[in-house]
Amino acid sequence: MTPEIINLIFPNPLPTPAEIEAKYPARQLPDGAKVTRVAPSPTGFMHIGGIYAALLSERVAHQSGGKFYLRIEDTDQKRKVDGAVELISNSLGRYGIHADEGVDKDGHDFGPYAPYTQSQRKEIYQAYAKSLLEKGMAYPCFCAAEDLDIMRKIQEKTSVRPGYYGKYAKCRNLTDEQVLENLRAGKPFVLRFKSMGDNNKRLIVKDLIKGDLALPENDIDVIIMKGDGLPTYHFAHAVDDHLMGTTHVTRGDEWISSVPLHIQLFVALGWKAPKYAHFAPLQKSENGNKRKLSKRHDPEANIMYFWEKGYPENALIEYLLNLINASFEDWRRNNPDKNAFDFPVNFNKISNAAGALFDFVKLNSISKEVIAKMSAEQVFESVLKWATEYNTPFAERLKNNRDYVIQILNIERNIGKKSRKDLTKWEDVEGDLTYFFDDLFTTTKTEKLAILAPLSESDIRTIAQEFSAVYQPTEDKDTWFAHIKEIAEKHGFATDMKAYKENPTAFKGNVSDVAKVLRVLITGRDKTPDLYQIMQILGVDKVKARLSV
RNA sequence: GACCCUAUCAUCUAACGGUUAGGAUACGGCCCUCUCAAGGCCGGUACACGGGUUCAAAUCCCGUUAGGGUCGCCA
Repeated sequence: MTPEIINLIFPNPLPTPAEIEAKYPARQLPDGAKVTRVAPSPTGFMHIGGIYAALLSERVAHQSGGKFYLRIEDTDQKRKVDGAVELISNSLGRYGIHADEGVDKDGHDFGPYAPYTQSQRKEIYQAYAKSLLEKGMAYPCFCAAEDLDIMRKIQEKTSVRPGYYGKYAKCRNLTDEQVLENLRAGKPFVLRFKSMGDNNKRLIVKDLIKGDLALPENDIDVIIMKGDGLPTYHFAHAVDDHLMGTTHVTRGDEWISSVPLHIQLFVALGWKAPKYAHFAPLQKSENGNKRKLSKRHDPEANIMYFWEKGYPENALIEYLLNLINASFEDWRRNNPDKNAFDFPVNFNKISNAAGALFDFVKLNSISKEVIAKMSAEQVFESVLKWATEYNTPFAERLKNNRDYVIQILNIERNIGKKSRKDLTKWEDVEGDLTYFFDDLFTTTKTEKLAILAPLSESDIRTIAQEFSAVYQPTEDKDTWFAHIKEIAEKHGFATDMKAYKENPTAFKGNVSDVAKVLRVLITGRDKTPDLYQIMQILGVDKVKARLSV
């Protein structure tokens, strides 16, 4: 390329690569420190896979004493959405995934390698594109998108490998005169990388997760700079990850086939390529097949789904950690009280399988464990925070009944292994509270009698009245239960389960049927947590009122 | 179509040439028990298939099959 051509392509002054390198010197980090990044596109959609990737990268970096940063990949201006950066930043923050450098929720840069938003790095990419042009490793291409479509169709029809390479790379061999002519005519153009690769040769790439990969060399003259002057992903990846000192690139395995190209780019630019770690994306089971969790079809692909349902952030983190390294659950068993972020994530232990199915059953189980370990106060605060955003009337009720609700949440809580595990997400809480509030307690007498069938209404009334007469709110649990037993015995219910089981017809029922009468009258349900505690919290007046039928 | 990756219980996975193929979740049973949940104990279920190599294969090699991915001026 003649200087004249290059000046026509880049008429404005650009920094030289040397100037850029001087501005962004290499990092000074201890041996073994890894530098990773998460590099989402601001599309306004936060995929759960993005959290997975960020978590993995962040852990790997920080556990090695390195750096983790956030880069916004917005080179596709068409897909850019307002508020997307804020969403990304908030999402990461919510899960405790903190970047050392990058962009905050307002889009402000922080860190020595700023700007971290690709659209603001245009000059940098152009400077390197220009140097490639000067070295004869890139060239302008004037093929229109429609021409390329036609070419691709012909290639498909004739069963030729599609792409801009070899004899199909028409603009690769344009003479300087032809290029000048096109440029002077103002023809739109892109910049292509002049590939020296041979598709028949294999490149062995060491992937930290997948192991050795034998990939065909890249021989396609990919576009490195688009018509709008912004780089494509591939070129931006090479430039940014070099300048920002990324040592380990963790990304989805859909990028594997681009690795030869990327390595070529690093070589062409005279840089050392980072180490790659390609992980399989989260999958979804459908009709017996697995497929990638899809933004369009699967609500749970959107991280907001978990916010709406009220899954504790910790639960999701623990679940994802469990997918990253299955040894997490052993670690958790041995370290029940440690922060999940203390778990040592290990590249070598990442499954290299086809991709894990996102499993709600497992998530729920983990979530129950996480919530069971929290104090009633912590649960209350979390539920309140959730409700404030997703259920305002409920939030009001919580605020007005703080101590009362905490007492309720404290039933069978903090008793070690045997703690209640019936809450999987904050959304569940409201339904469990209904019978503690008179205005929400709407079970009718008919409904209660139906649950209690076949016991007669007069039997029910007798049991309720007799219990009501002896119930003392100050009594301890044993006394409380002794009352129930007395009533049971008096009316022909078994108090000894073994006796009842041996000869059920000799009794009207057993003591649990008597308790059930009280339970249903007081709560409208036949399944509740500890009735004694419920009565304690409800208070003697409410208890007796509900028992008077 | 070409190329790449992958293949162990229902699910996530352990195993790195020699194990009664282990764990967790889910499921079933029993115990405990005022119901439920929890907890305790017990249980069933897996090396995709076919060839090799080897004294020995889930593990190594080849093929088949199945699944996933890539082949854009999207990332």
